[in-house]
Amino acid sequence: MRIGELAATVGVTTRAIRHYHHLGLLPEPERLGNGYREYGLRHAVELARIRRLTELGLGLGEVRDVLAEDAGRDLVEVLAELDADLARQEAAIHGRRARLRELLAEAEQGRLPAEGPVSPELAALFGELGDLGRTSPTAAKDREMLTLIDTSTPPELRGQLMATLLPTMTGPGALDAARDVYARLDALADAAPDDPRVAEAAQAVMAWLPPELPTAEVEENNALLDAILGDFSPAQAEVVRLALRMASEGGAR
Amino acid sequence: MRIGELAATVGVTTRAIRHYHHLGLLPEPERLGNGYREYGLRHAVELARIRRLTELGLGLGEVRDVLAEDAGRDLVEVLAELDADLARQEAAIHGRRARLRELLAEAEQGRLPAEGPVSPELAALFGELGDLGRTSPTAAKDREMLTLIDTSTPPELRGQLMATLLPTMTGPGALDAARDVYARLDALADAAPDDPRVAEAAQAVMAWLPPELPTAEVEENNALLDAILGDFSPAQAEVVRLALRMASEGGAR
DNA sequence: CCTTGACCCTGCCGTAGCGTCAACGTTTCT
DNA sequence: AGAAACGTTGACGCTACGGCAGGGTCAAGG
Repeated sequence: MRIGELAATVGVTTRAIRHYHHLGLLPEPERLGNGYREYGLRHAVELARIRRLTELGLGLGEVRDVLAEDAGRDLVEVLAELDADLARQEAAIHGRRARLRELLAEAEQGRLPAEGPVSPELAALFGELGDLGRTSPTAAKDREMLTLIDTSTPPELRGQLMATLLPTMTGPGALDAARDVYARLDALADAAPDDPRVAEAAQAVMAWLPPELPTAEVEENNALLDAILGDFSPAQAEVVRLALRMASEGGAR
Repeated sequence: MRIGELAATVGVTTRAIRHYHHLGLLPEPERLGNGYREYGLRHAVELARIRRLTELGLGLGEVRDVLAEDAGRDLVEVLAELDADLARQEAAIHGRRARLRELLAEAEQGRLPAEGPVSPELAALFGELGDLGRTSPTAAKDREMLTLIDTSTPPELRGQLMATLLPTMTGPGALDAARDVYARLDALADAAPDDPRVAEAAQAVMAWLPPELPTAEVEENNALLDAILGDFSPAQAEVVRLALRMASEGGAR
């Protein structure tokens, strides 16, 4: 038998057969005078065995191990291990499909945030805010920052994060408070850092911040904070700096 | 922010960030005088967006497509496609796990064939044969050939194959008939091709062959047949040749 | 001043399981 | 005799990065 015939007999490609030769999974047969490989029945049988194992999901390295140890003892071990691995994969895929169905349902109702898909918790919060993000530039930026925080918070801490944020965003009158704060900051987009409205705005922002916000921690994460401040105009950055300092120095409401 | 800080903020490795730069997914930021990349808030936000998409299971190419088209319209399309793909994968894994459980149950009872795992149908047939494969070399070879045929037969044809084979292997007196045929062939291992027992054995083999066997087709598959014959001793090969010719020329029982 | 440690840079190799050329020789059909 | 269909080796491509080599940069401490 030549390689193409063997391939057709077992149902694989010639490329796969040569690959198995290369890995030492399948012994190289004799060569004819013209250099062609000449296969016998034993090669077909061994190749079929390799195929059955790979179709179960074994990697070629595991196949080699199983074939090397002449007993089937090790095979059971490998199969059990493989089953555990497949169980993990199946669970992971199942979880992702659940997430996908959520997102597709949201999209059906046009509730998909422009920032891309976010966690269900944050999506709910954004729902409360309505179209505030489409009228105020500062509000849009705040949404982006919330999205960033949301993404980098591991799922098991998300509940805690939302517990901190929700009262500020959805309590009674919260929407008006947010609108006020955003409007004050919007107004300072082109102002100088010593504008008198800066101090007033800082006061409003501080009062609006969630009381449980770990301000000290925020101030220590210099790199991220600098990036955030650098993204604001000078006067706006000054407002945020002042508000944070006041909050951490005593939180006087 | 430098690259390590950005990585820690969003929860990825620096290597991944550089990879995204290389693929053009994330724009390269300004460089400091020393060549270090200097990131801003927008980079963190974009990186977080990329992460959320990859965590859903999108490939980086799909992420690029979604980010390129500024609307979310295409995202829904991609998500639906992805869900279909994941559904296929989940089904495939589920099927393989079912196979694995079957095999592990068989192994539990020590019923795993030495030839490695085979289809449930063939495993059942082997069960009927008992330890015939461990006493007769020809029987062992026959088992190997059955395994080969089994592997290269697509699952939807397996029922048909077994319908052809089962009467021969498990009908009344079938075990004795098989034992007789195998013994005749074993006896010819070192015989000359003109041994008088060859003709007798050929007669017995022909009568034993499944009546529905497509002998013409078998004789046409020269390559495999040659390999099979080459694996027998000359006298045994002659028996098989004769039996096949008789069967195809009229099937006189 | 020098060292140490913690960063940063570019660039290349490795991963699993083959698919897909390339560039060339052999067999087989017409 | 020419073309189609086969065979040979060798090398690159794909995913989403990890890991390493071989360097440069920067702050703190002896």
